[in-house]
Amino acid sequence: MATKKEQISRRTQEERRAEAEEALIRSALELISTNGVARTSLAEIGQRAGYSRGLASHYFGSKDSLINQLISHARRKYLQRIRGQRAGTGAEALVMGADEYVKEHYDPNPATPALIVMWGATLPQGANNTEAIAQADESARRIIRKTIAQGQRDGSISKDVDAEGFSVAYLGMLRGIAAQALISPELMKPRKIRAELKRFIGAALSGSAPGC
Amino acid sequence: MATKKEQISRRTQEERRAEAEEALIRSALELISTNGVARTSLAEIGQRAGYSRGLASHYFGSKDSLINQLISHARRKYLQRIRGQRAGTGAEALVMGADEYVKEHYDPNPATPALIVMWGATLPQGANNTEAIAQADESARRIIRKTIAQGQRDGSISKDVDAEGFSVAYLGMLRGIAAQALISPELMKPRKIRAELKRFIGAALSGSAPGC
Amino acid sequence: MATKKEQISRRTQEERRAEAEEALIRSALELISTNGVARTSLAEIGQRAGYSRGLASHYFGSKDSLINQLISHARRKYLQRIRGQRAGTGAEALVMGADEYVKEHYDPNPATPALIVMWGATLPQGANNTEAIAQADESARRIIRKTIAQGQRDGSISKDVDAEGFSVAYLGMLRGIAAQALISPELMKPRKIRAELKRFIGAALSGSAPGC
Amino acid sequence: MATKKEQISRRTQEERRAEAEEALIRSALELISTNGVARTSLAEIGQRAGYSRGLASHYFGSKDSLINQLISHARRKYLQRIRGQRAGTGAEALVMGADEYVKEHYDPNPATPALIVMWGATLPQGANNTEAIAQADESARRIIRKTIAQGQRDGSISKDVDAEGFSVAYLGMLRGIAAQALISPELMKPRKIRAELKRFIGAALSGSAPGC
DNA sequence: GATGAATGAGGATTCATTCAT
DNA sequence: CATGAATGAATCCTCATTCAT
Repeated sequence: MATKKEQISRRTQEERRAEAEEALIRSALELISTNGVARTSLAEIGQRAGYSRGLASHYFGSKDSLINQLISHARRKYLQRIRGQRAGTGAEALVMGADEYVKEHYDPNPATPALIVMWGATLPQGANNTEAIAQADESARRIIRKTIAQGQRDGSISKDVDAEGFSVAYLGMLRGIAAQALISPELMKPRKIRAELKRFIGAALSGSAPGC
Repeated sequence: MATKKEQISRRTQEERRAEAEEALIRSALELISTNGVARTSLAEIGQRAGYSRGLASHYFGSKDSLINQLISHARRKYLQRIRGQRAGTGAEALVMGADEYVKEHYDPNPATPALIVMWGATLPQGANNTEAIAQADESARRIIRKTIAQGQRDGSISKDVDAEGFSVAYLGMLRGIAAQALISPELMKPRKIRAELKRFIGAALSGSAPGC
Repeated sequence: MATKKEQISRRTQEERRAEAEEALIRSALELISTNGVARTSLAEIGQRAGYSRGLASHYFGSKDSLINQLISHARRKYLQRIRGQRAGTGAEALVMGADEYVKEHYDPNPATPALIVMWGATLPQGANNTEAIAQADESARRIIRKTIAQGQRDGSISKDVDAEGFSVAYLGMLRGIAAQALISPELMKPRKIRAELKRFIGAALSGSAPGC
Repeated sequence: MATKKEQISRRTQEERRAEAEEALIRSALELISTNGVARTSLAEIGQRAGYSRGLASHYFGSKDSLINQLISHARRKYLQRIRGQRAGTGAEALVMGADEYVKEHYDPNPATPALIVMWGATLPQGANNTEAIAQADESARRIIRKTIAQGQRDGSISKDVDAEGFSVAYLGMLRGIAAQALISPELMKPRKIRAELKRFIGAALSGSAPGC
């Protein structure tokens, strides 16, 4: 049985560690979103976080491992957010979800652009973190497919919609819009994009158009 | 004025140069699509092309400059292809264009994935080749906007469509689908995706859905 | 003056310390014999022993100091063994000693190979632990010289043998055989080697050959 | 067909390269023999050779590869020397060979001690260059075995000698003596050692002692 | 006493770039 | 024109060591 002192001390050590880890992750996300994965050095991450050059290596073992953790971290945060939102019909969920997604990219939160940047860095076949990103993508598509099934049950989504194909197109669209927002922020007018995006998705969900 | 002999000789030199340059570009695209921009070295490009380690440097001056030329090169090829296709109504052009785009990503041609990879590497704000990619994107969006205008004139596209927002969503979707195809090729079923994509875009172009 | 209770407690502390130290030494010897001195980290030693990363540092002060202690430890163990064996004539002692030495290198005991490994790491002039190894070597040679003197007194060893030269050759042979057993264990056939080694040393001790 | 100019130029380039490579190898051997493998950095090798920090990496690809080349280099040089000496009976060859070997370790040539140092660094099971050293050792033992067979044919070596066991003992002895010379140069008196070594080997080769 | 958090030096490796041939 | 020799900056990674708890 640990004495109180030991408990406190251990607690504090753990806290210190958690604090440092959080600072490192935050710093990594910021640097990655501005400089990219390849140009972000572990040393820089440590120093921007207010620690030493070696700490990020020491904690995460390797740069690859750090990136993987950042991806998981971002996915976890994303799922948390999603869960809070679930409301209304399937169609509403998808339309509003897209809207929220785009809206976020005008936030000061560095996690969102950083995820897109890591996603972009993972495109080459031989990339190191393909696995983690592939899982994150598939997990997102799975949620989309489920929401479509739900919408088709509640009547808000047309039976013409193919869940599998749609999930790829929908996810692709969100990522692709976010990417353009990173590349040419000055050209991306949030209002117009968000309005058109909602119309776009709404139309696609309500059935094979030419028929009506 | 050069003598005929000199002209011939010069011509042959120019041809050789063009040949070598093409080989280098091809080799660069292949390497980039498998290894990514950061992990592709100029020396490797030269050697894979069957030339010396120094040639890529010699011709392109710097790595940044090479990447920029690759982007321009890809854009030029893309425009050539587009121009050949333009036929039918505006709506048809957009639907078929998307279909073609996706189809290409199942080709053995390395230029297509390489462009996506370079695009992915350019997402961070401080990336080197943002300018070239931004121009390529904007140029693509301009074509999309024009096609929408045409379609709205010829009646194949609803007036509800906002050309500016649509161009971002549409281009984003194509890029995002291509990216997913790079990340998880085994999950991307071309038939389903292409069919749903056509439906998706068709629906979006034919008007604000809920109304009908 | 400590109370009885304190004494017991202190005793237990001391025992614990000794236990931990032994575990650390054992773990260090194992790691060194497989990974070498340079690639064995203090943290790994602690963790393999079932303790913390910092304990080896804490107990031994520095890596150099640990290595020195390991060398002394091995030497002490070796001397203990030697003392138990001393029996028969000087010649017998040397022949049997060599045989025992070689035999040990087929044991599962990690201390024997670890000593050879540390010895190998100490060969460069500027090595850290030259002093400790040099003392161990010289101490071994001293014993050999004494045994020769004894053998020359008891008549089992020829007067032609030069104790100083012989001690170097004999010790070198043992170390060199052990080293080969580490490098190519599959090629070292213990029976042949031990038989020939006994013959070899026996012949050398019994006098300047060509004369007889 | 190359022009004369090209030939000259290419020649000179090759010469430059060979010169640099030789300087690097020389510098590496010197540094390794004084500081050991682990403490010799590629940067230091390059700079001591009068070149840049990066050159050794650039040429040899990796430290492991450099060490392997140094071992091969040393083995090649050794074989050259051996071939020049072969003369006399088998027994003479072995006695004189040992003498030469020991004598060399009092030379200013850094290759000899460096090989012993690399050999020592290779003793741990998981060492990187075990393969190269194992081959060098086995190649040396093969020569020894052949010489014994020759000596047994020409009558200079007793039939009692077991070639396999002897080759291990003999090579071990040479390496072990050389190692002691590195560890305690001040204690190694060349004359005594060489004289005793010759007697030692001579006795061992002339037959199982006690019989005579 | 024991743990493990944090540091920072040291070194291997990669590679764009420059330059002599 | 083309080659490849040589440079040196950049960065990952390992680890002994120090120190707070």
